Amino acid sequence: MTSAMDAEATNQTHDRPRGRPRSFDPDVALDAAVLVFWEKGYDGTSLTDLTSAMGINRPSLYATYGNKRDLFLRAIDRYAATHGSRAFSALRLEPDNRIAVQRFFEASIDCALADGTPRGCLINTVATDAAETDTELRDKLLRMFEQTDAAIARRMAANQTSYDSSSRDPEQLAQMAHSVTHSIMTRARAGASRKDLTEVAASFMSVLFPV
Amino acid sequence: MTSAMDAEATNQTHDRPRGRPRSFDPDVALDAAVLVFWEKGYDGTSLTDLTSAMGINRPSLYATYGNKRDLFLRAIDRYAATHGSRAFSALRLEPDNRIAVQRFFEASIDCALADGTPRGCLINTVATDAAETDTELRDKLLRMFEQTDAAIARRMAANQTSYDSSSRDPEQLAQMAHSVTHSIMTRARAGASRKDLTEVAASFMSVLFPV
DNA sequence: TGATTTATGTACCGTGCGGTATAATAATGA
DNA sequence: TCATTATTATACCGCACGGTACATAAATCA
Repeated sequence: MTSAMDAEATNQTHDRPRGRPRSFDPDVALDAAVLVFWEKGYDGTSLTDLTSAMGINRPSLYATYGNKRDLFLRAIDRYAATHGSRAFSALRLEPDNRIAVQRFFEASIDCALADGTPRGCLINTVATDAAETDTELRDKLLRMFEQTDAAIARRMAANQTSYDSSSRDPEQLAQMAHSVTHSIMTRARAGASRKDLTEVAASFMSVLFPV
Repeated sequence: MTSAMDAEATNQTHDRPRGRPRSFDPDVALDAAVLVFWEKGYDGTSLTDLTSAMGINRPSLYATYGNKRDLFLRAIDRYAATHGSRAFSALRLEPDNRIAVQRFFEASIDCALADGTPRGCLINTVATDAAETDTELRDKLLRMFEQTDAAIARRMAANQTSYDSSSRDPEQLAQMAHSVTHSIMTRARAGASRKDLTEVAASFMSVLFPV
């Protein structure tokens, strides 16, 4: 209820927000919006779906996030920073490339099938579907995909010493690892079991990192 | 205009349809519906979008196909039998597994980026997205995915003589080839270029069929 | 021909859509 | 205290949604 305006309150003048304080946390409400879009898709989500899940009313939504599409774009970034980032930290934590990719796949499967969240991926499944009729969204997604390819590649290159140097180059390897998660997300959304997805990941592990 | 009721007209009694003949070809109209759903997604498509693209009015649509969802399910099957089948015939025509998979990838890329059709795939992109809120659709898609895995596996197994027997088993290989197309469809929908997709396919060719 | 059958075109149904005007509320600054 | 600022809640806007009633049109059967 009381917003975070206490803090290191000294005798600074003119530093606190002027009007009535916001009664909700924009990031918490955004997390709720993420879940709604993730489940119902962009067009399948109504403003009433959003406001009731976020616990706010329409004028607050519009004042805080803009319109429905703006909120969707913000939800995509929020998703990437929360659910999506877990797979990457799995990558970052493992020094060996083979194990790192294995963990990356496992984290992707966990994200695609986690209890309490919809199947699949807000970015690879929902936003990508909506991208056909929204050029800016498509450009945004293409940039995100390229960044993902590049981020994995950087990680692969950094540990090239410890990984089989007779193998693929880092960019190719990264693009393939990323691609495997596209199938994981697609299959998960279509109802595939954890066993199915683990099998897919294992198959690719065996060809990407042959013994 | 005149429906196909001429044919081998002998003096059979009571064989021609009774009422006013339908003024459109249900499969041709269905092809138009496929394109609309493919572009706009299930929830993004309105009945007005459909009827104007199909060149019919609403009562005709409902009488012929049922409701919007029924039409969508029919559009999925129609898509599989038309656009989707091309990739499989590429598979079927090539005796060598390596070349067959290469052609399968090429045909998938062609389908994902064909002029005059939306990007990506009605099944892997659009229907899969909508599957989260429609259990029957999800089951249908899971069955289709399993059938695709199995169909490719059969094809791989049939030519096992001519393909490197030291390699993966047919089921694994099929599941992986299918998975690669998931990424092709996802990336295509997100705006990836033909060069990008060809690169992805080539990378996987090199690990699925190492020299 | 006239009765029957099916498809077509139009016009409409109630509902929910995305988005907003307005007034009340709760904070600040002086 | 009182003007100012920003957020809240309510109630509403025009419009498009998915779906259908109904009368007309075009075929067959007898």
